[in-house]
Amino acid sequence: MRNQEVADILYQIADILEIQGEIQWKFLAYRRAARTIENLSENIADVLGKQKLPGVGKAIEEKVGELISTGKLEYFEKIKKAIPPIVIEMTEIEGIGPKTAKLIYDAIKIKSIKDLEKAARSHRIQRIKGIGPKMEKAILKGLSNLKKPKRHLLGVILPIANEIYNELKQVKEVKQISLAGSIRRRRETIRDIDILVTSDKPEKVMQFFTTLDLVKKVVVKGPTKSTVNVRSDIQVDLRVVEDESYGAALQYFTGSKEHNVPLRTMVAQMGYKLNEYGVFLKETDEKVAGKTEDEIYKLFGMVWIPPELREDRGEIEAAQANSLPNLVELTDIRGDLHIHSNYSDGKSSIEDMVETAKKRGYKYIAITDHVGSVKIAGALDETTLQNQISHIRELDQQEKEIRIFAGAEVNINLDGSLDLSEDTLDQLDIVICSLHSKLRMSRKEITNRIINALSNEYLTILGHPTGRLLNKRQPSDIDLIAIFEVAKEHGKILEINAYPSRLDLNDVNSRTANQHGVLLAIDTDAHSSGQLRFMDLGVSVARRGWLERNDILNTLPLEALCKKLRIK
DNA sequence: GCCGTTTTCGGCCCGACTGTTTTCAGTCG
Ligand SMILES: Nc1nc2c(ncn2[C@H]2C[C@H](O)[C@@H](COP(=O)(O)OP(=O)(O)OP(=O)(O)O)O2)c(=O)[nH]1
Ligand SMILES: [Mg+2]
Ligand SMILES: [Mg+2]
Ligand SMILES: [Zn+2]
Repeated sequence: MRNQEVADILYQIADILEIQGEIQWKFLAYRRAARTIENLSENIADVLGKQKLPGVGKAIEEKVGELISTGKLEYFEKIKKAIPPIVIEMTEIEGIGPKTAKLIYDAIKIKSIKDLEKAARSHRIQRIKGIGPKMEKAILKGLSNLKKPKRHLLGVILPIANEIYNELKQVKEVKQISLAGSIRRRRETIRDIDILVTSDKPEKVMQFFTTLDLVKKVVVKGPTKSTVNVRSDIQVDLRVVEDESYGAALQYFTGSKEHNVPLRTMVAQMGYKLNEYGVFLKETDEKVAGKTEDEIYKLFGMVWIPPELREDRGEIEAAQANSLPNLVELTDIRGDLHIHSNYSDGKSSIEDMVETAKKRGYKYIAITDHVGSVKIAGALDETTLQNQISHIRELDQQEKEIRIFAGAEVNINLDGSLDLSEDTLDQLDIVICSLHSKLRMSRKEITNRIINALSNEYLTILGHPTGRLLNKRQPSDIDLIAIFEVAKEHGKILEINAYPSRLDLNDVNSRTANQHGVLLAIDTDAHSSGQLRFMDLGVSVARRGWLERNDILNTLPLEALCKKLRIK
């Protein structure tokens, strides 16, 4: 059983317990354990009971053990009978939580969405004690977008967020402003746009915000906090505080929640209180900090923590020990080694790519079009690739500022061999190898397939290693630890593919790869010159994976890179 | 249900906004 499947069952148990009115510590414990398991690079079956897993104690360990050995959990089968799925789904509607869902279920025993819709239309919901017409209306409206995907790609949300940010920045009552929440932490997917503003006239700012042209609906509006929906139901949260509280509010609103809770717990143990307005002495309520994030973290013996690390993954302890990594930055990147041109399915010519790369200050790029017998993405045949290689060598001769490598993205065959002749492979500088077929092989088979590929002397970089597509396709079921070990053994590079829907390896797996001594390359997989800008997203993944400049292949200067990859 | 340089039992972050409230619980951030 896969980690995500185990985690999903624990999340469902938590939801059921919450609706049943169980004390919050119990269902929160299930969520904590689920989060640990879904963020594991190792397969849960390989580490359960052998390694300390935060939030997994005796009771949950036993249940997970049963789940992975039998594929079923008696306890879960039993409790889920009490609550039909629709009751849990209902809580996805804005304003409906576990208590309301339970209230409705107890009053009228709905079993499906249809039941719920009928009850709402015939006004049987608003007659339930404790519920009124507003709730009933919210349910009717909310039912239609129940099953829609709720998280957006960072790459899609960022431009919209910046647009709103820039509009608010113009307002004269706005003093300081920052994007916050998961956007500031650069999570791979984003549920909503969180913005923090400081001002002496919060009402003015809120009035402006809630009447922006792109606002479709005002969900909540208060003097310090408002929520609106824009465009196709993207939620935007605005928080307004006084200038004196900017640091505290930014710390709060950047999160994550999982970071804030243990931080506040620690602060409380030291005799203080931390909220979005500042740090206060518990005894006297005297304010002692809050203007900047830096002074808050310092006050409690920490160095400032980069937002990308604020996920409760050991950053608080590391900040106390002053052992946070010196994170890689976009400006450290010297080149891009995975690029498609109009020889295959790319939109831009090699020449255009070179020009844009030079503007970005790169010292090298590799053109890596698809090649091979599997006819995907306008794959080149070998003869065309040969022509392309000559073309690239010619261009490279003329270029002084930038080195252009000849490369290809080669399919990994079912047995792990490469779908290109040795003769041609031998002429390439950069060989990206990736899976493009049969991504659903068994864990054992696909792991061996990749290990075989990694053992091939011609492979330079393993491209988008897990094959996941955000909101579309689960990662392949791979023993990543085994992959990392083999990559390390053969000195192979693993990719952080920066394409917005891939971001593969992801943050936690990049971190684990690095801990196993594997070098990573951040590649955009650009299909047009404009897409070279995706590098920013890849760097964010690396930063969230605690990676430093030296952990990334393409921060190397040209000469060092050539030496490392034995390119003449 | 989990966890421990105060603890093996007693805590577990802290605050804003709304609807249906007659004094605040529920939901959300
Ligand atoms: N202290 C504290 N802070 C919270 C809590 N819930 C949310 N926050 C803070 C931290 C979050 O990063 C921030 C924004 O909340 P969001 O619900 O928008 O979450 P976030 O942006 O982190 O992720 P998402 O929107 O799901 O992509 O508010 C909470 O329960 N306690
Ligand atoms: Mg958010
Ligand atoms: Mg939010
Ligand atoms: Zn590609």
